[in-house]
Amino acid sequence: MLTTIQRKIKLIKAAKIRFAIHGYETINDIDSHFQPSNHTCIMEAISSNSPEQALAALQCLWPSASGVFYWNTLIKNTLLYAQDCVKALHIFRQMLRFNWKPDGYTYPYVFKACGELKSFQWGGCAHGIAFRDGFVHSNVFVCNALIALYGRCGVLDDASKMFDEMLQRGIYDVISWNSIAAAYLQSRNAQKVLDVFRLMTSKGHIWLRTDVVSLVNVLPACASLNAWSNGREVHGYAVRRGLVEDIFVGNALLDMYAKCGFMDEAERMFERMEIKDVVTWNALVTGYSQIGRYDDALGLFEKMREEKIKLNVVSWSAVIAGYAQRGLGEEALDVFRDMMRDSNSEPNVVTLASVLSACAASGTLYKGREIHCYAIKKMLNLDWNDMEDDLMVINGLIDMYAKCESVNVASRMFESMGRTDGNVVTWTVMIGGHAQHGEANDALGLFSEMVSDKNKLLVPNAFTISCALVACARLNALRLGRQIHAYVLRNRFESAMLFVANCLIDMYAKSGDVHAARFVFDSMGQKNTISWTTLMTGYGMHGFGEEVLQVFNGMRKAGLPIDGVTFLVVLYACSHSGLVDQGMDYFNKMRRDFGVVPGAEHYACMVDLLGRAGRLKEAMNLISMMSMKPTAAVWVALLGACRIHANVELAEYAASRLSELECENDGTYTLLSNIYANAGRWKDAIRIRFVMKRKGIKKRPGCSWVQGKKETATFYVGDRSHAMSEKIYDLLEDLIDRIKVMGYIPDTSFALHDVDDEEKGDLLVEHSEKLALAYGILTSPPGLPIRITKNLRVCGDCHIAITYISKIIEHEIILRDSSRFHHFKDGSCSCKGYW
DNA sequence: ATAGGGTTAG
Repeated sequence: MLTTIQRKIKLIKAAKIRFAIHGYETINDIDSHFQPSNHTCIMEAISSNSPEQALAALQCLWPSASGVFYWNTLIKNTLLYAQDCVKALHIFRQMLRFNWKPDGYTYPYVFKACGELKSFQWGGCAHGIAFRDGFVHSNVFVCNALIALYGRCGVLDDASKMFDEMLQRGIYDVISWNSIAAAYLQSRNAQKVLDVFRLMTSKGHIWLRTDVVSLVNVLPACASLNAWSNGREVHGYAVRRGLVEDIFVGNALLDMYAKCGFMDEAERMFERMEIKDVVTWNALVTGYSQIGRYDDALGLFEKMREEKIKLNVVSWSAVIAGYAQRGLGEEALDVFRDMMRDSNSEPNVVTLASVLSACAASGTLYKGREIHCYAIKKMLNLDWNDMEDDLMVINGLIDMYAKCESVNVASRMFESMGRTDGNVVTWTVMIGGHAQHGEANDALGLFSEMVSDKNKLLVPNAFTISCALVACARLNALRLGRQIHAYVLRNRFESAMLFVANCLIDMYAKSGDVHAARFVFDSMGQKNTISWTTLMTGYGMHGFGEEVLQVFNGMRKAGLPIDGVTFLVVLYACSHSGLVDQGMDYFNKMRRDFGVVPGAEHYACMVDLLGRAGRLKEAMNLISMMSMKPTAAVWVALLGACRIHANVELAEYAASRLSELECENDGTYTLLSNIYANAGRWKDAIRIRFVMKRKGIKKRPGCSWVQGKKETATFYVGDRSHAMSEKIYDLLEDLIDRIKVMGYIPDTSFALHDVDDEEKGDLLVEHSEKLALAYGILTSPPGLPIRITKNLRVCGDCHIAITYISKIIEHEIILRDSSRFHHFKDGSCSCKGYW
């Protein structure tokens, strides 16, 4: 059975053909078929679920000015109700193909569709047609839509040009002003939004009736500039204009107060608002979350669930993100599970980004993979077509894989992307991934590729710089670190300067130049807890215990909060500087005077401190007093002390505790084996080595590197692969001969059973740190310090030999091993035996 | 037109 509309279509088609053949029927004749019942018919088709049918009907109509209304309605419905921008534009194209003339009502919808798609190309074409037909000069609606279009596409130049032309021609209304303000807001130019608002409310434009939308545009701008006083003014203005009852204005005000840190005001707004919606609740929840009042945020979220507020995707995502930012990945994943059970909200990019960050925080690789699959499905979806949104998820994935110990997967994703597909964040997460969980050299390679890109498509931001500095710190790459410092000074990083400066302190300290670290610290306008503790950690690594205690006092005087990490740093410094009594003192004070409860890691530090000083009994006492189960770190500290003080019995005890915890690794086995060897219990030593072999535990090979003229030179034990190998070995032999005369006796026990690694290369001469030193001497100008880094702890024989060598060469030797710094100068080492 | 998101330091 044919429906009415289908019959009509047939009729009209026939009429059209007759018109074409005989030429005697007029357009009006055909149009008359649609009046008035036909009109109802077509309207029905347009608002039905069958736009195809409506389209077919419209194509039969003869183009006429009155018929344009149908097209406009069809385009509008497709856009607003079906929310299908692509189809709306398709209909627009059909309209043009059939020779209809769009009017001043068509273009605003068309531009809106282009805007939603962020399609500058489509928008530009449509603009051209509108211009040709004269709408751009005369029609304020069309022009307003154009401003919004260019705003959405991020082409601010075109948007503001449009706006200026409108002002000049005198064709504008409040919507024009709101649109240009919205455009600035979308491009995150909050200052411009405030300027626009100020101008539109000024005396010169008194007849402009500022409306709700104007306020809702300006308030987020105040929030992002932290311009609370402007925000208050807008509040007053809203009250005077009677717009404050509007729920949008209320929500925007609440959000503004929360973002500016006025939580009291935000709460008052919340209570005063008689009608609340889910946005109202969400704004307050995130307000709490952003200033760290997580419990309040969560409490309010729970209340939302109790009060049966219909949660949306924003509510869920906000809570997931809040947990993830606190490092509580597991909790975030629980909330995500709840969300998946809620049929009202489906995850979007923001949710996925937050969940990925939760996976990264908790190392939940399997969940991350699940999200990866889900994201692929989503991205294949046609209405999920925003490139920037896709990139957000991809960045999250790369970061997640890197943090879940799958740097190679992360790297493969990154490499498969094409160098221009990613944005700054993509590069930053990859650089950070390599720097922290992979090969730090790869991080620096990417960084230099990024800054040397001639097209300057990607400019490093504060995050990128921080990641690069982390890589420098790991590699002891002082020269590159200094270059980055210079880069930082040339390019202001304003708001993020605190973060970057903290990274600089860390980089300088870890690269052996603790004075530069201090210089950065002293020249900082603003410091936080991290700045102070980073500097203290730096001093601690270099054995400057007294300085650490001074800085600690300065930190207290500055009124900064002292937490568990601060004390850990202090105790570590005391331990590496031999300040046993001071260390004990601080340990006792931390709970009593500062209310910081010592954790297992503090006990481990104390065991280390007492153990080094030979006070093993006290160390054992302390362990027995622990209120929690001793962790592996505690027993490792004890084991280390047993090696220094040759206590086999206690070492065996510590080792058996470690074995209970199943925390043995190459380091602990080697320690035990060396303790046995040192005591002459060779059989036991060999037994341990055998156990290692059976369990398949391999020693990491010792490896040292040193900064050459151009690049970093890396040496393994007995390494002869370097181009200068011959010269290196010759020099080393010569040096050893010379220091033997001075009294150096090679400690052969290290040749067989070296301190921390398998470097029992046949000759002590071949140890990696000695090779690195010889290379450093050959390549450094006289007088300049030689900076060596070793992945494990320095070997005892090497330590003695280098101490002697420092007497006869023109360089200070700065050696960083896995435990601390050794500054060798004029025949002595700064570690004074504490290592 | 208002609310949520990815990358950094002890």
